[in-house]
Amino acid sequence: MKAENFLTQGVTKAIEEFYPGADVPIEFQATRKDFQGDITLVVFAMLKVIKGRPEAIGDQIGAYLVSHLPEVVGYNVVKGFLNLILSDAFYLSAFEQIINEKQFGFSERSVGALLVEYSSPNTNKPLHLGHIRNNLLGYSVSEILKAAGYKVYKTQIINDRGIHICKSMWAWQQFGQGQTPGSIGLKGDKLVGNYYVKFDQVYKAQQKELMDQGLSQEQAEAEAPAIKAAQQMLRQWEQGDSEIVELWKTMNHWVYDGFEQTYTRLGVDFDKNYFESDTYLLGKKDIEHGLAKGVFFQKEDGSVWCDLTNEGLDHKLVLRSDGTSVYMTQDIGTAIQRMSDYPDAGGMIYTVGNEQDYHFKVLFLILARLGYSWAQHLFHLSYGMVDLPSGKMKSREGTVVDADDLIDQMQQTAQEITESLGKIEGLTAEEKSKLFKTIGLGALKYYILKVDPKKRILFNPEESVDFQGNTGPFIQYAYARIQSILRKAQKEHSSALTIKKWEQLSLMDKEKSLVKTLMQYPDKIQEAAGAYSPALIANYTYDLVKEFNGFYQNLTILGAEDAATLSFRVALADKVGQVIKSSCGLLGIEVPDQM
RNA sequence: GGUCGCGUAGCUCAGCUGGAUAGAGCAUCUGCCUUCUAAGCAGACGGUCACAGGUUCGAAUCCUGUCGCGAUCACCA
Repeated sequence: MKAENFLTQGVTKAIEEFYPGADVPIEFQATRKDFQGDITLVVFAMLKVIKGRPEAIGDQIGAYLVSHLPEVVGYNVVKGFLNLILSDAFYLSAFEQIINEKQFGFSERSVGALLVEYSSPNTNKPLHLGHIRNNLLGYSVSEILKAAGYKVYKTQIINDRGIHICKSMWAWQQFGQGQTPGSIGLKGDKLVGNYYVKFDQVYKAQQKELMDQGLSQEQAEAEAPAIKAAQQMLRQWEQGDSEIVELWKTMNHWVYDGFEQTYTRLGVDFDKNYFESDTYLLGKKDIEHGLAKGVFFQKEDGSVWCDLTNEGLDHKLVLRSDGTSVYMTQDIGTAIQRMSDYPDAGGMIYTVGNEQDYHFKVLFLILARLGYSWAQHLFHLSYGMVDLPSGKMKSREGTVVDADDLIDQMQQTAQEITESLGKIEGLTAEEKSKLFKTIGLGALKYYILKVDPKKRILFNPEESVDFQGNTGPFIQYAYARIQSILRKAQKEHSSALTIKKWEQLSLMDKEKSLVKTLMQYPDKIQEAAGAYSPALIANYTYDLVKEFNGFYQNLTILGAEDAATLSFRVALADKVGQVIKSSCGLLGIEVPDQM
C-alpha cells in the first residue's frame, strides 16, 4: 500500500475533525534529504481554504496522525511543511509486498492496444546515427508502453520506391559490373549506398559539363543524362517493366538483409513492415470522400486542398492538379489502412524527427476532420536531431556517422577498457566477446536515451561515449556487483537466507531510503508511458543505482550481525538488481552477470 | 516574416502537474582498494536557472515581451 493512500485518508479525517466542511487540497512530496522525515505534507496548499498559521495547522495534523495512524511514528514542522516519519513496520510490509510480485512495476491491467512506428528508412543508403536515435526511442517507448499495460504493435514503413531508389539502381547498372554483396563481401545496404553516392558524383559532373556549355544551373539539373535516366527508370517501374522491377527487387533485398543485421545488433525488431511501394497509391480515395464531405476544396486547376487557416495554419495541398498524390496523401491513406489492419488499436505513435512537426500536426488535424475517432489518439514522438560538432550530418559531404561503424567502435572501446581492468580473466573468448558487445551497446543506448527526446543531441564521435558516471556501464556494473553478492551469499550463507522473519528488524536510513525508491517504480513506468519518455526510466535507474552504491559501500551486506538482517539485506540487493534489470530491459539494454 | 521547439555550473544533462538552501556526471582538487568487483564510494570547488516584466504566501517551473540557437512554412519525401 502506498503511503499517500492511507495518509490522505488520515489527513482528510483530521481536517474533518478540526475544520469541518473544509475541502482542502492534500499534497504530498518526498521529504528533502536535509530534513528528518519520510514524506512531507505541504500545508501551504491548504491555506487558501483554511485560515491560520501554517506551523500551527501542521502541528495539529501531525499530532493527529501520530495518535491515529500506527504507520506514523513522528513528525516535525518546518514553515509550511509537515514532515512525517513512518515506521519500520510500514517499510518492511511494503517491501514484502514488492518482493512477492513477479513483474514488479509492470501493470497487470490491459489498457488497450497501440501501434508504434519507428525507423522508417530509405532503401538507398545505410542506417546512420540519426536512425539509431529513432530506433532506440521507438523500441524503448514500445517496451515502456507494454509495461504500462498496452498491447503494442511495432511497425516500420520502408521507403522503397521513388526517384532516389532509381538513382542507385541506375548507377549500379552503369558501373556495378555485376557486383553483389556476396561477390565483394560487403553488406547490401552499404553496397547500394555506394552507388547512390556514385550517382550523385556522376550527376554533378554532368551538370558541370552542361553549365560549361552555357546552360543555367536549373537547366543543367534538369537535362543531365543521369537524372533523365533515373526518371525514365521510375516511369518504367511504375508501368511494371519486368526487368526494372526485377532489378529493384534484387537491390532492395540486398538492403533489407543489411538492415536486418543492423537491427539485430541494435536489438530492435518489428511486428509488421509496411512498404511504400504497396501504400503509395493509398489515400486518393480518402481524399475523394473528404472532398464530398466538404473537408477539402478543389481549385480551378483541379488540385485539392485543406483549409487550416482557422487553426492558425495555412492551406495544405493533398492532391496535385494532375491527380497524383503527395506525401500527405500517402500518410492519410496509410494511417487509415493501418487502423483497419489493427482494429483493436486505439491509436498510433509516430517516431519521427522534429523537422516534421508541422507535417504531423496537419496530418492529425485532417484525420480528425475526416471523422476518425482514433485521430484523437495519434501522437508524434518527435525527437531532436543528432548533430555533430561540425554541424549537421550530410551524406553528400561524407559526415554521416554510420550505424554499424559506431557500434563497432563502441564495442572496441568497451573491450579496451574492460581488458585494462583485468577482472574477467576467467571468461571464455566467447563470453568475453558477448560482454564487450553488451557494454558497448549499453553505453551507446544509455547515452542516447537518457536525454529528453525533444532536445537535440550533440554527438562527438571522438570523445565517443562515457563509461563513468551517469552511463550505461555504470548501471551494468552495479548489476554485475549485485550478482556477485548473490552468488557469494548463496555459497556461504545459504542457510541464513531462508530466514524471512523481518518484523523485528530496525531499519537504517539507507535501507528505508532504498525501499522508498523501489516503491516509486510502478509510478515511474506509468509516468514514462504517459510522457513517452525513456529518459525518465533512465534517470530513475541511475538514481536507484546511486542509492544502492551508497548502501553497498557503507554497509556490509554479507557481514550483517544476525541472520535476519543478512537475509533482508540480500533480499533488498536482489530486488534492486531485478529492478535494474527490468528497467534496463525497458531501455533495450542488456545487463551482464559479471564485468 | 508567421508558427513550433530549445536556452539551468567550464562541458554533458536532471529538475513531474508552481514549494524548503536549484541537483547529478565529466573536468579540477582531497581522502578511501589486508573485509561482498575502485567502471566504485565520501568530500571540496563551481549557478544572476538567457534577459525584462507579470501572476502569488511562494517561480528554473505558469503568462507576456526581448535576445540567441534550431526546425518548419514546396504541386519534395
